[in-house]
Amino acid sequence: MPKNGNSVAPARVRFSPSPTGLTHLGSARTALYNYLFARKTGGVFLLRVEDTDQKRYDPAAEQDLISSLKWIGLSWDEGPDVGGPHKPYYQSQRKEIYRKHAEGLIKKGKAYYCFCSSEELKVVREAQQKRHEQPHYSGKCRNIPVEVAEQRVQAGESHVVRFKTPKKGSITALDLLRGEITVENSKVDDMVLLKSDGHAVYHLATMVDDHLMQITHVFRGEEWLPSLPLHAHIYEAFGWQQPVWVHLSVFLKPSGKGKMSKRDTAEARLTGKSIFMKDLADMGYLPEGVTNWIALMGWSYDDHTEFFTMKDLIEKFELAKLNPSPASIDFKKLDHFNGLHIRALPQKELAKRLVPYFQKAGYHVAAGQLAPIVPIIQTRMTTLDEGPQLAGFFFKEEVKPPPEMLVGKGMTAADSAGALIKALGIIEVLPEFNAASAEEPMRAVADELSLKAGQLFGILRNAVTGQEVSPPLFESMEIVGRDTVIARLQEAIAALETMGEGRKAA
RNA sequence: GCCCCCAUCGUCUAGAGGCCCAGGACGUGGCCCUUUCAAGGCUAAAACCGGGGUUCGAAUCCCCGUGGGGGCACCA
Repeated sequence: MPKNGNSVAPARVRFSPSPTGLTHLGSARTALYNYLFARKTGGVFLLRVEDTDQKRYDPAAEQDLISSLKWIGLSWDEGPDVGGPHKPYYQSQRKEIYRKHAEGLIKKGKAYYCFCSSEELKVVREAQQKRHEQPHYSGKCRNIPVEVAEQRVQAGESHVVRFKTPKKGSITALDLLRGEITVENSKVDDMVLLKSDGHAVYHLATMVDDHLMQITHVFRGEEWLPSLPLHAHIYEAFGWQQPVWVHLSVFLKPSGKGKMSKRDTAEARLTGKSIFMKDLADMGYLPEGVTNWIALMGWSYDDHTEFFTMKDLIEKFELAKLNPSPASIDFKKLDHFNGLHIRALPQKELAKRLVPYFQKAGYHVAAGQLAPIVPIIQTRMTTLDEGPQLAGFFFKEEVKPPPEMLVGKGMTAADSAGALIKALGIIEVLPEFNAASAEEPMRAVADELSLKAGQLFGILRNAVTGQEVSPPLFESMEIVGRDTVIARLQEAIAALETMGEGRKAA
């Protein structure tokens, strides 16, 4: 058994999800680690679709899976869409392979036909639960002579194939993060390998595929840890060498108590957070930010850097720094990483990525129009959908702030209108109009009127942008352009004047 | 009920017997910068689950307890 988890030998790893729902954080992280390890070692990363449960398989989920993995920047060398030497990569199309392997096990006396019905099994299970026993197969069909069993199968009797777990002794399996895990064989159940519909169950299909596809390292969720002993037995029964097992801890909900439930997930979505990749993309998170974030939930790199691009991750990733303890999801940290990656984006690229979010908000702009505003909003966003909130006013015909908003702090409407008139007069005659040329004269206006710069600038900001919070005033005015600034100031003055005299701002 | 796993600031984590009266990051408070909001800089508070061992010495090793998580299907 290979013991060195950090072997530099090229690894063959796989991500093999069962497409039954939207791709979430946990799956994405498992896929990511697989990918990183493959790229790090110069090995192969393959994608395999575990669709042996016909009832739960959902083609839409498979679409979501592919797009989610691609979104975070993963690519695979073998898989359903790209083919490869071990195709097919859909388990449903590998039915025959599993059947043959199951029969091989029967011939070796390591598996057997079982004719117990689901109803029968259910009754037994319930009785066991009542007696506070761990539910397990009774063993009723375990010792039916093979010839007899085969006759019944030939006769068309409904059956499954079960693994024949040794009843005595114990088995020790090795998990890379936890070391040896030893379990009494009496605790390992005779699990079904082949269902009555002829499809293999995970325990058979995955072991067979991983072996056939020469998988060297298996990264999977911790929920598989309890069946690791079974899997070790199956490998032994076949006489195969086991891969290096790496069980990744689960993600807990933000409180740290328990894993995300359906209700938690729904609640998170309401507040602009989600564990689904698709939602995160819609909400304006960058794939780079999400990737950086999930990479660090269960893995660390100890030189105190936390900002990683995919390239960095491939370079730095190592098995030895994987952490077996469960981590709770912290969306605040996602915001932090997302902000970091937004700021790290080249301006042209950021403009391009902002386009869909502006369009979704109703501003039909192209990247070229966004280019000049990117520099003044780049440090002000944590998600891309904040772009339009912050800079939508650049593309509005009219901003129409409510008149109360135009009254300066501690000033009357008349004072405010007066200040605006004065400012307007200067703006109209400035030889050049840009951020640098407008600021000093405006400060002078404030001085002259014995106002604080902030008082005047506040009124100007509200008049020009229609927002209390905006990118820097003078840069914004420059981009908006002198004509529009003048028009908006005139509208503001008119609005203030109709407000009447002497009314103070609230 | 049975089996398995995990356990350092609120959260993510560093720490593989002395380098630790425990370091970093997020978040939180304060200060600086500042026309708003951010970003940035500085700074503060904040943790080794409990009890027994082992050892000259334990956050680090062992045992027990407690807490948390996972599993116990003809689902994966």
